[in-house]
Formats: sequence, structure tokens, C-alpha cells
Amino acid sequence: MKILIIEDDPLHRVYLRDAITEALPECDLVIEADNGLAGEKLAREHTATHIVMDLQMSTRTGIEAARTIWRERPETAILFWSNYSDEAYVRGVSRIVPEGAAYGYVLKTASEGRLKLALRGIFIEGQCVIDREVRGLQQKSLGQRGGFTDSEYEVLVDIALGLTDRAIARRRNLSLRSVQNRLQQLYEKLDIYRATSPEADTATYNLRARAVSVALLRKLLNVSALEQAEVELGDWMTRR
Amino acid sequence: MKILIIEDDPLHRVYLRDAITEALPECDLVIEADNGLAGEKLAREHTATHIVMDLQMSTRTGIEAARTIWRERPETAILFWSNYSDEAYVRGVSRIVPEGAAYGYVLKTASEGRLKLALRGIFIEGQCVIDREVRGLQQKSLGQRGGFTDSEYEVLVDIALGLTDRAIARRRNLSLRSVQNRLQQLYEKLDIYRATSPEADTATYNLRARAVSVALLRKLLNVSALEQAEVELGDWMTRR
DNA sequence: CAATGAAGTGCGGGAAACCGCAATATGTGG
DNA sequence: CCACATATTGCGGTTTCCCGCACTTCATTG
Repeated sequence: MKILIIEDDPLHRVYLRDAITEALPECDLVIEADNGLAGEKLAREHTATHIVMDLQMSTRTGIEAARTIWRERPETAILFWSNYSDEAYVRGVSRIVPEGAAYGYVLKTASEGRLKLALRGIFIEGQCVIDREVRGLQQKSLGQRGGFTDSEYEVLVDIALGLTDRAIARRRNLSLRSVQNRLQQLYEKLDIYRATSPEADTATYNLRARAVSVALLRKLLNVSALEQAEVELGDWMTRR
Repeated sequence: MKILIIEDDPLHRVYLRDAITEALPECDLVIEADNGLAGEKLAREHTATHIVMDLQMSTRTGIEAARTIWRERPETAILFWSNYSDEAYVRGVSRIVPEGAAYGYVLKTASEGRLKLALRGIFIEGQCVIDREVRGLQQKSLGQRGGFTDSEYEVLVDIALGLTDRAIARRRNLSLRSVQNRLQQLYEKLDIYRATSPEADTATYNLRARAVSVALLRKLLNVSALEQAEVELGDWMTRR
């Protein structure tokens, strides 16, 4: 059994390697890559089917690497081992996981025991192992209560990129008014109103800018999701 | 000689401890804190004058911790050991360093040799040791060329928080028009114009939203700087 | 099939953002 | 003191944002 580690912090890499050899004696080979791109390459060369990776790497995000790897071999088991439980990451992962693939999401703050348990669960038992902290987000983001629909998330990203209502309408094939409707729902759910307390003589917040701000502060968005969206936007702009 | 480590990642903590004991045999005591708040407390109790800390911690940012520590004892030598060289961090640090204090800024990607050299330079020789990658930013941010003045940076933060022009004017004691002028300079420097290529029939970007976006993408702003600014804004709002 | 509800669209208007122009500080060096 | 650059302010006007209101789809359900 062969396991591929994709992780850019060398300290975390040796920690992972140790945890793996202890938790999985049936593993006889551990390969390592220190960025997403190299990870994709190694996965292809070794036809790796068991991978542990960080999200948030320089040359290629974990999400991106996982997507191309899963596109080539959807049965690959991947454990995401990440510092953060931002909604943007969780949403990004659950958006790309193929039907029936075994995967996991555990935080780096988890104990060594939890990590080892997840390793066995995913790679031996073929289960999905998701940390409780992350699980909470996942529920919320897919279910209704307080969560966001995909279309709301879309406009959130679009205004975060700085697009005008009109540009969003063009991009998403909607009327201007529909875009504005979605924005209003978004403002509603983000609770942008309730803004300032005392004399409401003049508004203190620009709604769209404020929405981006609170989305960032509440970890609904993060910068690497933004980077991703930026290149997608670039594609779209040149394509037309 | 006593050294205080403030760092939330346990792996990095032991790595640091090892590097310190190897590079500084004259050091006979190493104390550790795993967040900024605990770090402040330990610094006070031990009257620590030699500190190595991470920026980017949960309970209290490195910047915040350093500020209170330096306020109490400005001659403290602090080495910032960070993952990122975002302009927001560099600007934050150089904003709070007291006159004549020894400090350093080295990236976690630096070799162990560089780290040890910095440790000796700062704690023994009383020098300032700043990594080249960081140095570049520092030049740019303080000097003119392409850099931002403090007032431009201020409005950048304000629009990132979602404030309206009027609200910014009130907060900074300026006229509405002055705020708008600063914004235009900001847009100029961020190169927001040059935006879309072919048919400029309608604008594709909302300037203020786009400005925040590119500032984030170019690491002129980051989320923890935003969080910081958000609480300052909260203070200001209640105070009036 | 009628009823209910959710999402999209058009119209209209008030508020904010964006910006050119010009007058007035403020300040720095000769 | 004057000359010059820089920053601030006011005015006016266009564009975009924000949103209430009314109408249309379209799907779900009893």
C-alpha cells in the first residue's frame, strides 16, 4: 500500500509521515510532494490511490489538485488535512468530491489520535471521516437554515470580485433586476441591515462592500477562493 | 538569558525551541505560549526582553501582542517569524516598532541557518534582521514608487470594511470630496482602470468593490488586518 | 385544475458613487 | 516674500446601486 503526501510545510510533512507509518503498518511506501502541482504529477506517475493533502498551497491549491486527480481517477481516497474550517474551503471540497469516493476532512488542530483514526477509516475502511467542526459547516451550507443557496454564493463571489450588477447579469445570463434580487437576499441573510444603531440620518455602510467584508470576517469567503474565482472570471472574459 | 516563544503551532514551537538552544547556547531558559494573549501575560510575568513570535494567532494577533508588550517595555527585542510577507503584515509591524528597538522579520520558509543567524543578530548583537523578501515590501510601502501613503491605506481599509464615503468622511474628519479624491488616487495606484478590454459600452467593475478585491489578491490587505480594523471601527462607533 | 409559493422580469425613483472643474488652504524651498 | 507643489473643499452632473411595486413563469401539491 502506497500513500502520497501533498503538503508544503516540511515540519507538517514529517509529522504526517510519522503518523502514517504508525497508524498504517500495511503502508510500505510514502511519497511526498511539497505543492499541488508536483502532487498531481506524482499521483499520475505512481497511480496513487491514497492521498493526504493540505489545502492552501502556493503553486496549486489542494482543491485544484484534488479536482484534477479525481477527474483522472475518481476512486482515489483523499484526506484533506487543513488549518482552517472556512465555509469557502468546505464548500469547495464538497463541490468536487465524486460520487461514492472516500474522503476526509480533519483539522490540523486535531489530536494525533483523531488523525490516525481518520487515516484508517478512510484508507482501510473506505469511510468518509469529517471532523465535527467541519461537519457543522457542511450541514449549514447545504441545508437551508441560515445557509446560502448556490446562486446566492455565486453573486457573493461576483461582487467580491468587484463586478457591477450589469456584468453579473451578463455573466450569469440574468436580468439586471434578478441580480439585484439575489443581492437583496444575500444582504438579508448576512444581516447587513441592522447595521448602525442610533441616529440613522445617513447610511454608514455601502451594502455590497459591507457584504464582502462580513463574508470575509465570517469565513464564508476566503482569499484563496477569491483567487480561484478571479482566474475563472479571467477565462470567461477572454472566451467571449 | 531567557527567551519567550509565542507560536500556536506545536510543531513549529518545538522546531523553534531546538533552533534557539542550538543557536544560542547562552540561553538557559525557554518559555512558550501558544497564543498572543498568553504571550503577553508570560512576557509581563517574566519581564521577558527576548521574544520570538508568530503573527497570525487565534486569540491575539502577533501585531497586537507586540504592541502591548512594546508599550510596557519598549526595549524588548522581538523576532517575528511568519508564514507570509503580505504588505498588510509588514506595514502593521513597522507601524508599531518603537524607536531604536531591535527586531526582526524572517519567513518560515527561510532555512534553519538564516533563522539561527537572525536569532543571534537580534538577541546578541541588537541588530535588526529583515528577510530580503520582506525588505522589498518595506521599501515599497514606505517609499513612493507604487507604494501607498498612509491616508490611501486608510481609505482602502475603510472601504474594505464597507463604509460609505460619507461615513469615512465623518470618521476621518474630512469633506466628502476629499474622501473621493483619496479613493481616486487609490484606484489609480491599484490600476483599477485599464479594467476591461474591448467594447467599453458599460463598466464591468464597481470601482470600490474591485479595489478591495485586487488589494486582497495582491496581499496589500489580508483578513486579519480586516479583523483588526473591524474592532477599531467598533470602538469608534460606540465612542461617539 | 386551482392554489400556493418561489424565482425572474420590467418600471420608476431616491440615494450613493464617481469624477471634471475650479477655488482655496497648507507647506516647502528659493 | 513669492513661487510652486500638494491637499482640501465645493459645485454640478452622469452612472450605478438599492429597492418598492406589479406582473409573469414555472414547479409543486392537494
